Amino acid sequence: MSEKLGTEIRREQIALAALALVAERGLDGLSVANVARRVGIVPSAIYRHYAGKEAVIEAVLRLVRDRLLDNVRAVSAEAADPLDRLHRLLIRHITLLRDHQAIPRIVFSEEIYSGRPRRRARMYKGITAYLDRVAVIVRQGQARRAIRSDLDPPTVAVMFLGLIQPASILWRMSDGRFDVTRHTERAWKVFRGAIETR
Amino acid sequence: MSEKLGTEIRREQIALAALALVAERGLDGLSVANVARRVGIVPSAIYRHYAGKEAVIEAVLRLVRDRLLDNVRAVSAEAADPLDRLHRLLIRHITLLRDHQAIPRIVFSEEIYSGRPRRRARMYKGITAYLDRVAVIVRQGQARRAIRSDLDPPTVAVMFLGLIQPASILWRMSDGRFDVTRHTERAWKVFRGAIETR
DNA sequence: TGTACATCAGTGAACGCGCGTTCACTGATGTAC
DNA sequence: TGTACATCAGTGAACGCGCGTTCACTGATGTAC
Repeated sequence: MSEKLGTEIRREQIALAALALVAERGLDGLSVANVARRVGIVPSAIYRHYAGKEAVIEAVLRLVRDRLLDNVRAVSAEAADPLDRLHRLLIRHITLLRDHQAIPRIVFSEEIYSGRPRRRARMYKGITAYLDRVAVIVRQGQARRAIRSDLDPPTVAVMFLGLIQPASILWRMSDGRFDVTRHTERAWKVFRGAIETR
Repeated sequence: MSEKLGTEIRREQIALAALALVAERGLDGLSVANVARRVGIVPSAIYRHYAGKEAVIEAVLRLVRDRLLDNVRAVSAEAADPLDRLHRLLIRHITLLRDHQAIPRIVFSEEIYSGRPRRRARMYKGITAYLDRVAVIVRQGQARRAIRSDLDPPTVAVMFLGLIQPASILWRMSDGRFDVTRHTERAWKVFRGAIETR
């Protein structure tokens, strides 16, 4: 028998193991058996702590959303200048992608969309929360006359996401050969030139 | 017994049925049994025409790649001005996404990356071929002094992809509520302003 | 400090299910005579 | 035009596999006395 631990500890262990599994092998690799093996317990023991696989996935999505939002909080604490904040957020986002492949794997995964609508709605809510905060930074920049006032903040926020996403996909597809950092730096310069006041 | 047809006809029927299934239900919905049902034959009959599921997936990837490259060919025939070509390509790309959800579903799908490396390499080759052709249009624009000469064409090509991808994901996540066309038009204006000569 | 007991995390066998694939067969189709 | 035959697309039963989930159980842990 494996060591007997409290359910709060196990719940966290299970969520982290699931996140790591998704990072390494994709949502496809996220089976109850795999999570259990990683935690060091038997598959059926998962059901002592979660109602089922769906509940484990929800826990993983919560972790992903929290990490994205933590990044926004962090850059707001680090810098006051809106353009600087965006640049820092970009760098953090890329670091997050490199360290935790789980994030793109989840955001882009089939299972999120073809599965239960509740799951998709949950993820959409997380992404829009993130975009909303980026839009807030854009508005701050407009108020300070650092960002062009004729631009639509939500559009800029989605474009900001567009600086990262294709690069992240190409990185994964190319097995790391595509240089995300170099691309993102170049793209950031073009993007910055497009949004800052002349 | 189902009607007996030549293998060239069946091969095409099977590939198209597989593409449609991916479009509707994602790569998850692509099972040998589902494809067979759609074509109107029995699962084991698929093996008369393809070596296995892997070969069917390869056929689907070929179809997707061809449709992307056809778009580039089409806009090059329609317009001479490079910026106009890019704008038309953008519109066509969005139309392709709306009509054939299979494309984003395949490009973003887990199975492509977590599965066999050969599959991933094939898709990467298709995407880079597309990006290369976009870069060629960018260079044409630079030669005509319509696009800023200090920009790196491959970077611009990836950024071009970035105009579409996040929007397409948000569209799917939001169940169609996110207005892709409106966003893309606005983003295009910002993008165009960033790359065209002042 | 020592004992009896309740709690509940972990176990392992079992389930039904859909999957990709195989294989001996069937019988419709097209060709050769 | 009619018949015999070869070809080969389609069939259906069977396989092993991993999946998520259930359930009666076991036994370690912490508490009450």
